[in-house]
Amino acid sequence: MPSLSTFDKILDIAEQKVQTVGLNAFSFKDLEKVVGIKTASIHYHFPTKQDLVEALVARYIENFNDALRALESKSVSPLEKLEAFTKIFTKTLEEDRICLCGMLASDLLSVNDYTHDRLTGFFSSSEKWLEKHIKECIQQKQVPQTVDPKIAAHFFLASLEGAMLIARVKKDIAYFKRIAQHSITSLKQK
Amino acid sequence: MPSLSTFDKILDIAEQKVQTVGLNAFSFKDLEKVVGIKTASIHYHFPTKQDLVEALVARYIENFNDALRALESKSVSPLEKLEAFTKIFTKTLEEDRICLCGMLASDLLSVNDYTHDRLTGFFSSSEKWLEKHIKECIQQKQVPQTVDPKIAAHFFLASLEGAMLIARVKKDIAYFKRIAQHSITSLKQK
DNA sequence: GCTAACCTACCTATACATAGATAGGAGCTG
DNA sequence: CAGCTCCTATCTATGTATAGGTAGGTTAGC
Repeated sequence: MPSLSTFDKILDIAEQKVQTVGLNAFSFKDLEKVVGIKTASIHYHFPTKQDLVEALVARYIENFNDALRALESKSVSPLEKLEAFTKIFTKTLEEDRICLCGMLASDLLSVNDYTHDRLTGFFSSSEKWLEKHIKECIQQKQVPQTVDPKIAAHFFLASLEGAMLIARVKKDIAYFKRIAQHSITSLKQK
Repeated sequence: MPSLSTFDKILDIAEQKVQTVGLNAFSFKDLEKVVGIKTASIHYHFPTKQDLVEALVARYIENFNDALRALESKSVSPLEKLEAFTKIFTKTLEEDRICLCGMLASDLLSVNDYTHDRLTGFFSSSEKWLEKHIKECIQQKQVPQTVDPKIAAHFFLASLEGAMLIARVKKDIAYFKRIAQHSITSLKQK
C-alpha cells in the first residue's frame, strides 16, 4: 500500500479534528503525536493555520463533488440518488464526524474571506445538485409537480446539516436516518 | 431603567459572543472592555468558564421556554404557533446570532457532561413542544392525518437549526425565512 | 468591621509562528 | 566519480500573544 505522504497525513488528521471538535478547539499540537512531526514542521507544509483550513476545505469539496459525480453516473432513479446523497452524511456521522463545511459554518467568524466564499460555494453547489435531481424526480413523476425544486433542495440540505448536529448531541444515529428518510418521503407525498 | 447587574452583563456579552463566534473563539478578554471589569473579576461571578457556560445555557433555555409558554397562551391557531416558533429564530438571526444550543452542538466536545445533557434536553423539549402543536394542527384539520407528529417535529427543528447556519454563510436572512415558511407549508400540503 | 465586588499582579499552559541548524539525497560538473 | 550545491523535510530553540485561573490586597456600604 502507498503509505501516505506527510502532507496528506496532516490533512487527514486535521480534517478529523475539525470535523469533531471544531476549528478553534483544534491545534497543531494535536497533529504532533499522530502525524509524527513537531508542530513547527507543520508550518513547512502549511505556512499558517488558515492555509491549512483552505487546503482542508478544498480537498473536502473536491471529494464531495467527486462523490456526487460518481452518484450521477449510476443508473438508478433520481429519487435513489437523493437517498444516496443522505448516505454520504450518514457515513460521516458514523465516523463520529460532522460535515466539514457545516462545522466551519459554525466557526464562520474564524475563517478568512476566501474560505467563507468556498463554504458559500459548497452549499450552493450542493443545492444545485439536489435541485437538478429533484427536477428529474418531477419529470419522472416520482415527485408531484407542485414541488418547487429550488426551495425543496434548500430545505433538504438544511435539514441534513441541522440533523447531523442534533444527532450527535442525542448520540443517536437512528435519529439522523429517520430525518434523512423523511426528507425523501416528504418530497414524494406532497 | 434598571441598570444591569455585572452578573447579567457578563451573561449578556458572553451569550452574544458564543452565539456569534462560538465557545472556543470566545475568551474572558472579550468581556473586559464591554462589561467593564478585569478578566480576573469574572471568576468572582463564575469560577470557571464551564460554570459560565452552564449559566448561559440555563438562562437561554429558561428564556426560550418562557417564550414558548407565552406563545402557547396566545389565542391563535396551532399553525400560527408553529410560525411564531420560527420567528424566534428569525429574530436571533437578525441579531447576527445563531441559536445558542445549535452553536454549542458544534462545540459539543468542549462542554462538560452536564451541559451536554442540558443541550439534549433543549432539543428534546423543543421537539415535544412542536409535536404537541402539530398534533393540534391535525386535530383541527389544518394538517393532514397522514403526518407523523413526532418525526415532523424533529424534521421541523433540524431544518431550522441547519438553515440558521447556512443562512449566515450566505449572508441571506431571506433564505432562512423561505426555509421557515416552507417548513410550515410542507406540513399542510402533505 | 464584615462582606461583596472589584483590583493588581502573577502563574502556568498553550496558541501560532519564526529563525536557524541539520541530515539526507538529487543532480550537476570538472 | 568526487566533490560541490541545492532542495526537502525535519529538528531545536525561541518569540510573542493569549488562555484560563489564583492569591492577596483594596474599597465602599451596610
